[in-house]
Amino acid sequence: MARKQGSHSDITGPRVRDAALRLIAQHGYAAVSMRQIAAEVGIQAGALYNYTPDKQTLLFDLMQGHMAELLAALTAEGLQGGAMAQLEAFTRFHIRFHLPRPDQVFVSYMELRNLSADNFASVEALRRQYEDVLENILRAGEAEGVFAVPDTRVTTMALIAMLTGISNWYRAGGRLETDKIEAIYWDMVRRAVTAMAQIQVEQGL
Amino acid sequence: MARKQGSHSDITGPRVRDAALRLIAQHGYAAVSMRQIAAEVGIQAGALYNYTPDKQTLLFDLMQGHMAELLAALTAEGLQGGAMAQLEAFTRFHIRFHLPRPDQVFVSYMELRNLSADNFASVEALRRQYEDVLENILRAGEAEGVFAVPDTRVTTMALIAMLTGISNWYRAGGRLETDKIEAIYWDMVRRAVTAMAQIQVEQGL
DNA sequence: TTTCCAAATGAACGAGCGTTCAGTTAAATA
DNA sequence: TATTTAACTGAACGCTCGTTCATTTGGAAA
Repeated sequence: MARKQGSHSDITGPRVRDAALRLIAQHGYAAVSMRQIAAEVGIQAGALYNYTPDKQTLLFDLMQGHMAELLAALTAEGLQGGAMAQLEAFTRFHIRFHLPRPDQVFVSYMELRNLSADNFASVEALRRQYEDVLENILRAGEAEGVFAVPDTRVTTMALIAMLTGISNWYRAGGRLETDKIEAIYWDMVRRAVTAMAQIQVEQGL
Repeated sequence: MARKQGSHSDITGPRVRDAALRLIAQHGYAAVSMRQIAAEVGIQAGALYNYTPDKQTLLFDLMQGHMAELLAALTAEGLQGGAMAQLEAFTRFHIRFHLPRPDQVFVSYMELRNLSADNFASVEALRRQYEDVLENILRAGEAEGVFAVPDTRVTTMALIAMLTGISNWYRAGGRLETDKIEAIYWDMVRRAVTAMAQIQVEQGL
């Protein structure tokens, strides 16, 4: 028996990546075997090698793919307006993009150490690119006088950690809807970086 | 050859845990073998079983131990005063405790999924205990009127994620000293939760 | 209807895994 | 000094690992 009915590369390829993503998110890269992934897809382990040269590349493709999607979506967002408006757009974008992708987030933040040196460098460069967008918004806001942050880089990392941390507790269908979560986090982000004079303006003081 | 000079349970036991912690932090629980840990200590793999019944328990002891130390240290801190003072103390404590323990932090937050169901429940209970301390401070602050947070639980998770995220970029001997980091993060935490009327008071408005 | 070949199978490779245990060694005890 | 025993060795157990490859299958092209 080989090549079952309706079986094609176009179908099996994505199914391999989906199964790998789900299993790696659940158990971790090192703990998941190629045979487990194959079983999830319904094929033999050997057949996986029609879709990836090796296990390491499979992981890399998942992470690289996620970061590429993230950056493309951010670019498509086309942040406009003043720094405050851009920060709000960035914050809401980050939440909206990450909430429906818990497995990608998990894998992308937990499996970095399982990437080869070269692959790590590639993914890290993309991550840095994303962080830099936020950092540039913060710098612009300082120049405008609407933000007051003691250390732009540290604040960048703090905000991203805070936002990405949502994945630690958010469950689809839970107590809070996406809109509400966006509002809560945007409120915290805004207060954490806003210059006091700006708050006074907003409060009509 | 067996039992080398000066070799004792009191010495080897901690060395096993140290080696396991370092290796697991670096490569992940599933990717580290008992033979690697043993080699790091300078003994054979079989001798490890004088110090742990199995690999799973070794991981559990590391994580349980970390959380127990954390809670004991927090209790020793003896948070006092109003909610604002307590929040500052908690924030600074969290940073001071975690910064010198990057490996423990890494393992405790990354290897949860590799715990057995029972062990996970135990560690999770301790983590929840720690989170609840912060959550109670936030509630107290709301009662006092010094904090204004739209959702106490969400804010708790957001602040802890932000603070714990320091481990993602902090390197000992880096650009910033602990004191400076404490100050930066306390500033963000304070601004993120402080009621506006309170800010006005602080600003002398 | 025949040919072709992409997409599978399934067996095999050497290696490493967690764990056990009979035997060995040397520090502590008597 | 003789005895005891905690600490460790080294080999072995049955498995699973990632990966390779000759072979088989069946849908698509001729």
